[in-house]
Amino acid sequence: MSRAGAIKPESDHILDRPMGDTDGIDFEIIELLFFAYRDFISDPDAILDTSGFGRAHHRVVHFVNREPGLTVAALLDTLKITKQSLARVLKQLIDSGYIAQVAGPEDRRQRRLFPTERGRELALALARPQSCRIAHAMEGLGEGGRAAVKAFLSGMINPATRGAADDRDDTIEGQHE
Amino acid sequence: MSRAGAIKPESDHILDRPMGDTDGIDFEIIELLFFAYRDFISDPDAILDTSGFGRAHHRVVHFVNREPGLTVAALLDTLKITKQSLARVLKQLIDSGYIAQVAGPEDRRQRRLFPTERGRELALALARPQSCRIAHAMEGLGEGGRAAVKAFLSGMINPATRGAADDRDDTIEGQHE
DNA sequence: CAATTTATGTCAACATAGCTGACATATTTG
DNA sequence: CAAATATGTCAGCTATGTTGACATAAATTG
Repeated sequence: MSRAGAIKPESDHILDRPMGDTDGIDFEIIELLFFAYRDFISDPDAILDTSGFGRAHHRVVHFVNREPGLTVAALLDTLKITKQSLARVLKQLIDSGYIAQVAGPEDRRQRRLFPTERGRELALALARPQSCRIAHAMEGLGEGGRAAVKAFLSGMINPATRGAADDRDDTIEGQHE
Repeated sequence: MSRAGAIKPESDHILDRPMGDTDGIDFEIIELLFFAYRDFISDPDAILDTSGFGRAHHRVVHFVNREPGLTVAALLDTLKITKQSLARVLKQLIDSGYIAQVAGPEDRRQRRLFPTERGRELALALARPQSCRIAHAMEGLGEGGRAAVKAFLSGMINPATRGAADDRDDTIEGQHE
């Protein structure tokens, strides 16, 4: 392949050999991650297109369902976006009856977020195809293999963030940037 | 505004129990993937912020370096975006001297894309921190574990797409749609 | 050869989802 | 009461995706 010649680069330094395992870089896994995540996301995307929502809504609905009663601040910290970005999608989800706000029991400035039944259903509907895809990808693997996958994914996460997926308490707060 | 009800949900069906392994859905891995990918992307993002480029540029530079001489059509197919989206970032990369175009040797309508030395350097600089992160995440794992991770990621990818990461020849062309 | 298809480029308009900055309001705290 | 905090909101900007329409050059086909 690659008869780069024929017409020829004349004035510029053109490289025609693929970037391989030159510097001991694992391009294979880099690409696998890219494609895996893209397809992983595509399942819920297809559903969301129907409902008029987007990925941003998906994340919000997901985490609110995973941790009902979380505060706006905690959600912002998990998603690592600004309150203005969150406001847009959150408002739509509340107006459409997927998420409800309740003033905090101790601190009434807080708006604790809860899923409605509708919101729960949406979160489940979005998670289902992803779960299927994961189950399929795990099919061949034994116990050790599955543990390896989890260990790998955990190891990919920044230490500060990792708490959110590992612990399921509300030990989320240190992060700033 | 909106004293939604100091402590209690009163009028609406509010769920306050976390969405758990209800329907046999593996929420843990779903979230691990979310966080892992976000942090995985954040390394190159930080570098790109400096250069004035974005993720879109990253992908283009990556694949052009991985497969020098690919056509615009092949790149579009790999990235699964429209030519108009690609045009924007590709133009910038060409104008800045990261990528060069060469008319196809057989079919002169084609613009085959090659990295310049500068483009190669950028691609490597972006891949390096990602590779380090992967190496770190793999640390504890043995040969079997690493194989499991690759198998898992491969299994997550849609069949049609999978060729791009598995094969490394230029068998990319059949994909249509 | 003329007509069509193909590979690519480009203009214009639009949507989503991030961002910053500034300011408002309610509530808790010192 | 004054200050800090949790949240909401207005306005505008950026990056990156989309569609639709049209232009051009080269290959293919009748």
